[in-house]
Amino acid sequence: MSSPLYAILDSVAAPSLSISRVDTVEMQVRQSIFEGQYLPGSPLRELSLARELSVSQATVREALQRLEHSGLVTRKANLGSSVTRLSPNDVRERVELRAMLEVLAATAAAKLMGEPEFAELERLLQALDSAVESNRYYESAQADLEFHRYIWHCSGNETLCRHLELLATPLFAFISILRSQGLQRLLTVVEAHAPLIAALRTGDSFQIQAAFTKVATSAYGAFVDNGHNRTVASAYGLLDSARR
Amino acid sequence: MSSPLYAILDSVAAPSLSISRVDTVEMQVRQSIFEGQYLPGSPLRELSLARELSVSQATVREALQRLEHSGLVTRKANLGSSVTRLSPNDVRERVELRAMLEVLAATAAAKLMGEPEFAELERLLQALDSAVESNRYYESAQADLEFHRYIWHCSGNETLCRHLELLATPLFAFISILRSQGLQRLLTVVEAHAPLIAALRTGDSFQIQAAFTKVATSAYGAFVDNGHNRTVASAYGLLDSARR
DNA sequence: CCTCAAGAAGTAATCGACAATTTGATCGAT
DNA sequence: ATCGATCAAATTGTCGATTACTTCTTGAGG
Repeated sequence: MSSPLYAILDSVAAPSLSISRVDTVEMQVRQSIFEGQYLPGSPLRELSLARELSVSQATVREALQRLEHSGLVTRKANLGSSVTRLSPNDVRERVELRAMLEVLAATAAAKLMGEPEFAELERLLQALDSAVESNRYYESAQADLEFHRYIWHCSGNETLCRHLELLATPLFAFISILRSQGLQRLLTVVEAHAPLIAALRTGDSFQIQAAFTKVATSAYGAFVDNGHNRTVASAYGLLDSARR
Repeated sequence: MSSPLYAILDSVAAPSLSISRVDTVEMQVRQSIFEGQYLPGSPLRELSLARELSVSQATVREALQRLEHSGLVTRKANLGSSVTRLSPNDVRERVELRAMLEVLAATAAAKLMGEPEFAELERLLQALDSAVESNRYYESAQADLEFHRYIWHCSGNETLCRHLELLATPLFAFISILRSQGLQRLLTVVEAHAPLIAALRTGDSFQIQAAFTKVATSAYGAFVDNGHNRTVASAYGLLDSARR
């Protein structure tokens, strides 16, 4: 009926799980960005990547377009792509909006979550913990994202999920890059997430708002413009301080 | 220095205004969708479009990918693209979130707008008026979008702009399609927008919230699930009532 | 020495052809 | 007659090559 590889998985409707080359390239470049292999601002040449990854230019091109969509890559017509360099202002706007929407999602999720959902959340936190233990930037950021994603998902609001994904992905990438460059500690992440579960368990809107706003803001607090109009990250060229 | 076509426009830094074929195809397909030429759910074959528009498959492919990003087209791996068919639930989520974010943007904009900005807004409203007069669905929807876009822009928050764009585009397309099928009147649009300017002029948060929430909600009110779990549009197959 | 006009090199944009995948039809076995 | 395997047609996915654009270099003229 379907490809032999997925014969076992074929239940009623085969969801077409095939992993295309574009998928692969997208993941590889994405991972490289999170790991700080390509730093913000550095160019991503279509043909170079194509040769490097043994695929055609068209494949790379499509992968880059997807990464542009998720905010990790900036493309300019006829000029090429580069790893997105967020401006401090962009970071601030993203953090603010993300905090707002995540509070929205978390409040809705709290009303729908039961013990099994909380258990899953604890499991995800544990996964995050072990990723942090082994000091892997990419896996840590990924596990962190998974944790939040699950809460978003529990809100039952797909639109909210999509936009939180778009808002948060570059922020998580940014944090991951900072860590890869040794500009931020990885240790405090896990203990910072426990209060989120606690707040969700209470179901109290105000506590949820306080907890999520704090977490969403704190990780970036040191890098968002705090009056000095200069940040650690922009000093290292990871943020775009020139634009606009 | 540059292409002779833009010789006159070349000031100091040429902002690369070149319109690529992908741009053209994107606009053409987009317009066709807004005009109801391709109804929600109908397939968009890469090679057919390529032959039709006299470009290569790759060009069409990239245009479709962009349209997917903006929410107008739904693409499934190995299965092809089709005009997005929003579910009533998706419409509800989008309208709700859009209302919320637009209130946010409008409130911020009101603080920054002066008389020249209000004048521009009046001008855009007039443009919308004349588009409605001539009963052109695409131009009307476009002018309507431009009006709101300008307010978003005046908030000074680019992140907010981007996400409002993503949220609203499919909604505007949907309304435009309804009109093209004679399922909704075009007349009331202009007079509905005047209170928005008035509310912005007061600068009062509460009035802005009331005015914008009303406008954002009203146009879709008749089509969003109101307890009957059935809508005019889904009866005509323009909404996806089966999914999920 | 400066300005501006070709030209060269590098890169993105586009193309046409081929490979891989999915879907639906055909046909035989139970 | 129903179920299952096999094939055919349609469509997407990928490729290599060509074209167009941008930038940097070079050199002639002022």
